Amino acid sequence: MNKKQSQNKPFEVKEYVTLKDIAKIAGVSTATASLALSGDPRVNVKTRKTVEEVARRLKYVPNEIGRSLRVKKAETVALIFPNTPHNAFSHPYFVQLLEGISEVLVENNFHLLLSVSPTETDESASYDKILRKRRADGIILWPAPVKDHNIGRIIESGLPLVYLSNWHHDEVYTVARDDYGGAYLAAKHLLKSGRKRIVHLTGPRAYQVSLDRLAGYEQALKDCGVLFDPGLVLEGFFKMEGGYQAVSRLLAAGNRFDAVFAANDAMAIGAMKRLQEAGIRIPDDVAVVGCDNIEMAGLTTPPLTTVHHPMREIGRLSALKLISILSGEPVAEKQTVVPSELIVRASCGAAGES
Amino acid sequence: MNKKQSQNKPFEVKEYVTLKDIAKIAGVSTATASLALSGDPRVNVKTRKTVEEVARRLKYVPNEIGRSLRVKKAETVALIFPNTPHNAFSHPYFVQLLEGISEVLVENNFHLLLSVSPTETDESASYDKILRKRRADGIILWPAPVKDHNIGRIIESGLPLVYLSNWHHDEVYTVARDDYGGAYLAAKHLLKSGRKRIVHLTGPRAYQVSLDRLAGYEQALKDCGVLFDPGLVLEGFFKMEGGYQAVSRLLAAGNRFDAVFAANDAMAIGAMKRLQEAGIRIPDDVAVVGCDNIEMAGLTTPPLTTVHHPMREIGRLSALKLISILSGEPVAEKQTVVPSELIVRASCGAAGES
DNA sequence: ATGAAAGCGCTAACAG
DNA sequence: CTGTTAGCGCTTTCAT
Repeated sequence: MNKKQSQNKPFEVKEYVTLKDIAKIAGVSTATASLALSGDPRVNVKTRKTVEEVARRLKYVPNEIGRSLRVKKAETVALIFPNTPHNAFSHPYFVQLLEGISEVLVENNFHLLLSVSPTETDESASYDKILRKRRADGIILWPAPVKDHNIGRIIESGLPLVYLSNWHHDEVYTVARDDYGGAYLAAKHLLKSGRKRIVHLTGPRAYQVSLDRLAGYEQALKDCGVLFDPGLVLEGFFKMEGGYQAVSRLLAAGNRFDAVFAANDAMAIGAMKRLQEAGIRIPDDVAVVGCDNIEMAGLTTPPLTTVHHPMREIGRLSALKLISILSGEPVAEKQTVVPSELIVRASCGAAGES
Repeated sequence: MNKKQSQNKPFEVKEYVTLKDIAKIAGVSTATASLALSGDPRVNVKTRKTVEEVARRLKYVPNEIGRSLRVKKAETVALIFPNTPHNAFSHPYFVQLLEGISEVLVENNFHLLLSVSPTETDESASYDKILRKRRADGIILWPAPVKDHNIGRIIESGLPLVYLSNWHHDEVYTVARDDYGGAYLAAKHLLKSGRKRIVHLTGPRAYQVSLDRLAGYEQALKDCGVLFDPGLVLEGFFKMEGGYQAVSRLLAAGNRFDAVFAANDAMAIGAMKRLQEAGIRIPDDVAVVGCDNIEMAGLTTPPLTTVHHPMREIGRLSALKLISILSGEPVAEKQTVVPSELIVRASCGAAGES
């Protein structure tokens, strides 16, 4: 220590054993040591054993930063979330998605860099910065709420990317849940069981998911020959409150309906609450179906029929796809849409189970 | 390209603008360029402007891997979760904690490496590997379910660490929620409002949290001069089912009680369900209190009184503490316990609000 | 005020 | 089969 140290010094960097140390002690060059530890067949079995033994004895752990610099790979994938109120941590899918991604990355010895961009949203090149910094080799990108020109930019740049929604351009790798199909399933199920006047509670129209679910709903009506009534479509902002109030308005207006299909479970639960307060029986008088399959959906009275999106699977698929891209393996399909599933419970009146 | 490329080649590494490029174009040495970009006062204002201008024009983004190797810092914090059934993603606190940590790290220009160790749990040195690999400068560690000797090991190693629970050794930096205090608050509140025979539903005894909440409950009884009755303590495994069945057993045994304090909301909700099925009124006949303040707790009928732990704040504090440690700043308190708060709702019969 | 040079830890081309 | 050498991109003495 030839340097004066203040009392509160930064965490003292410990001396780590390096490849050079191993090489010296094993009596070989660093090159040989490197090859030996990577199991290269060119190196003599005996020297390999020696090197391995020394490494073990000294508890050698390779410095991945050094390695990264050399091989120009970070062996890291970044998951990027534009942190807007509806999209970030509070999102019901976030955790499941993360779980799926994390599983696959661990299996493949990749690290996961989690990046929530709160202030950066308006900064033009923000998304790809993490790549330009060489901190990650590729990114998995959660869709921004509005059509974000940053996404266009990063896509043009050709950086390795998997986008977690649909994108209008064929060259982009995507893995998306099927919002349209899920809504179609739900509405179709209600129609098949004899409901005619089905209310649809949407989220904010700025979100693609709102539009897709609305479209699925409309298509189901059309396919069943039921006329679309704009008076039955209300915006509930994805909140319980919103569902509650939407039903209030319908009741106040004396609008007749025999089912409610909400674009998420929170609104469905709010709607159920209001209906029950009005003495309307579920599902006898009005059937209710939600979307998301949140935990609470199975615990309401009656239990809520809902659309399930396999977000963990979507996480797994997106991570696998990105790893394939990074390693140059052929990717089976550039755009993947993962089908949704209707979880039929009692609230829609056509349940086998509860 | 003097190298033969196979058809499915790994993602082609693009050429990035390096400091050398900037230096060359600006007509200075890399040393000067580096100093200029870091705003070092030694460099002439005019040359600094020139360098900055060139960097901007070429959209230069520093390669952090190169920087890391040189300064021996990753500017990254790892959050490590032992991935056991109860502890990982499914944990109600996980997301809030993550949010708090993420906020602080972004504010301080740190990256977040998320590490869920599923298979590594038994591998002795696994926790500190991420540091020895130099991928992160310090870690925030979620407590393992059982007393894990790995924790002891990493602590001894002196690596920068913030542990998210209490630890018996003074030298360890910790930020923990107050499970004991929260349980004490809850039980005390029930006692103050006249309840005498309070059932306590615990989680598995292997978890420290179960023991702490039980201890808080016992202490409250003692302080109020109520005799502890072991017959009123049942294990519910943190599941709704567990709460439901525990109450069933109590009813079947004809055991009298006027309150239930469950060590988490899920069990409390299960208990409520069973009580209501038996025609027992909440809170008139039996008061119910939970722990965790999960979203659903506010939506039950009646709404559930529960203990709230400010996990986001705990996340923020732990990140701040780790950053302080890493930068050598003095840390106000090595061990921080964040107080809990009782959220009084209707289920305990002493509510001001609903 | 600036440049030359060394080197962080690792891998890979090339010699021997 | 193994060693020499070069260099990834950056920061930081040490000269000038």
